[in-house]
Amino acid sequence: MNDGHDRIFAAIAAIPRGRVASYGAIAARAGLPGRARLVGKLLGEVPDGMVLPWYRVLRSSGQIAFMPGSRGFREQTRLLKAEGIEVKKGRVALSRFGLDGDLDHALWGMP
DNA sequence: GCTTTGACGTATG
DNA sequence: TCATACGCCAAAG
Repeated sequence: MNDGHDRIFAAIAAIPRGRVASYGAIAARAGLPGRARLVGKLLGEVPDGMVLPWYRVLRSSGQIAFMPGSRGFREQTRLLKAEGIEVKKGRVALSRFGLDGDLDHALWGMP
């Protein structure tokens, strides 16, 4: 087992319903600042049976990480909309659904 | 142990 | 807003 991985998974699982977070934010929350790419890598290797709100993870720009039109892209878009998150051209307005505001600590449970 | 790979991020024009 | 360039670094082979 790997602590870093577990913390990343935990950080993703901690994203509140109806909100989103960037890869970088997840990494930072997991105590691995600057390891955004590691987060993406792990999400591509999630063990079978493990359930995670992976679709709540976006790029820092709010853009969905998958190639537009791809399976993952459509799937993620669908799941986000199902939670009431607005998706325009494969992007989400982080200013409205992101965790970068003052609500961070409250929602993430951080001081 | 060296090289390639990435569901990334920031800077720049 | 879009595109391109470069930095980053753990994991996989």
